[in-house]
Amino acid sequence: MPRVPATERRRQLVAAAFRVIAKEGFAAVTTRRVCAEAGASLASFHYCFASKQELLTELTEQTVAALVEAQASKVHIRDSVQGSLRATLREYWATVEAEPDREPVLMALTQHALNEPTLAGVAQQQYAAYHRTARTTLEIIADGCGVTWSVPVPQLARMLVVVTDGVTLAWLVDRDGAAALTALDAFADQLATYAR
Amino acid sequence: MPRVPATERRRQLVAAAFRVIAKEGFAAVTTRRVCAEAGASLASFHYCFASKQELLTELTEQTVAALVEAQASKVHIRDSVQGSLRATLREYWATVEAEPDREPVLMALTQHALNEPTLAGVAQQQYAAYHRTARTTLEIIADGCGVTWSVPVPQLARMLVVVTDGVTLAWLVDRDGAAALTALDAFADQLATYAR
DNA sequence: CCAGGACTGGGTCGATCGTCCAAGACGCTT
DNA sequence: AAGCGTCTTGGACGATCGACCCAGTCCTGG
Repeated sequence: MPRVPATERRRQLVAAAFRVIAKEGFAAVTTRRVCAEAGASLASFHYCFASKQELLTELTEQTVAALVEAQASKVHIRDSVQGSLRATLREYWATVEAEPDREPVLMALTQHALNEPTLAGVAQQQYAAYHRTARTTLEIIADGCGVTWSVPVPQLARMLVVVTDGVTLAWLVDRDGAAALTALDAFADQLATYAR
Repeated sequence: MPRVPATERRRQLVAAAFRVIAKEGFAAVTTRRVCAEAGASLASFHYCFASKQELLTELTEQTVAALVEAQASKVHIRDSVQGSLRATLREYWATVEAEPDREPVLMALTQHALNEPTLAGVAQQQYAAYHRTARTTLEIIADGCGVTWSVPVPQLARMLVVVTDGVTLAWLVDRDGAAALTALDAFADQLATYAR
């Protein structure tokens, strides 16, 4: 077993946990399974993490951060609000399909966070981040296209999150990427009618 | 311990498993925990079920069936398509809030089914049922209001499922019922523009 | 070059998991 | 009342879980 600094080990273990969830589901995340995936010994796990929970918390935060960052600065401005929304949502979908494991893993982590009192805050921060990103996106588009929104931005942001979440969830079940894109386009057109 | 027919015991155990997931999450569903919740002995579990999986499969099927039935014949016809969609979606939301445990449990079961190869079919049947219900709803409304849909009904049905799923998921995290209703109303108005 | 902190290996602990067994108690039929 | 399925009982099995410990090995700074 190669000798590795603890901070690097932590990163390896977090990445390994991600892969385990992606391949075998949340229930498969045991300390032993994660260590095997990372090519580390069981002892190194508790040398790097005080507990399994600590790993899960860090994994959740990192994955959320990665998703938020991946789509944060990906707002596309076209000559119409409708075109901008379409392009931005298509960009979102590109990031989902580019990293097809991230969303399933995030869903599993969210599901777990909802039932774990110690992680309740993490799930809410996750969705707060979603809403923040959605609000920023809407404001950038409104700015870039020289319009205002005819309904409160937070409400529109929630609708945006609802759409992306719902499309993603449906896609997780049937993996129909074409249908997902069609739906996203349609919703983009719908949301564009709120521009004034 | 009262003496009870095996079929009745099965029912009790399935109901108990539902309550356990609702209260403590999917991970808490152990044979012992379920038996304790049902007030049954551990041995009676494997007298009624060949395995834990058998219980989970039956629970999933029953819960999906209950949800589908609960909203199957709840289509409301108003004098406009917009009004009909609003009323129908509000009715949907009423069933969700009337049985606030069902959706969280279903989410957990879906999540589990996605990672369990033996249950992959169950999750897809679950969503097939959703789409069927959505299609029927759309056709009844179109009939009742004397209009047709300007986009294919299956595509509209998917959008309807996306909206209900997305709204529900967001509500699971922040439990903001008012925001959920606002979003549903807005989406109802949007979908109504597809009527012709 | 060497002392001390960083890291690993393997083993062990108690708890809990799903599953199963042998035997007893119940209640309906005859 | 006797017999026979039906159901309950308590305990036990092996496996696996998270967590921990300690002896030993590596590497680096002084």
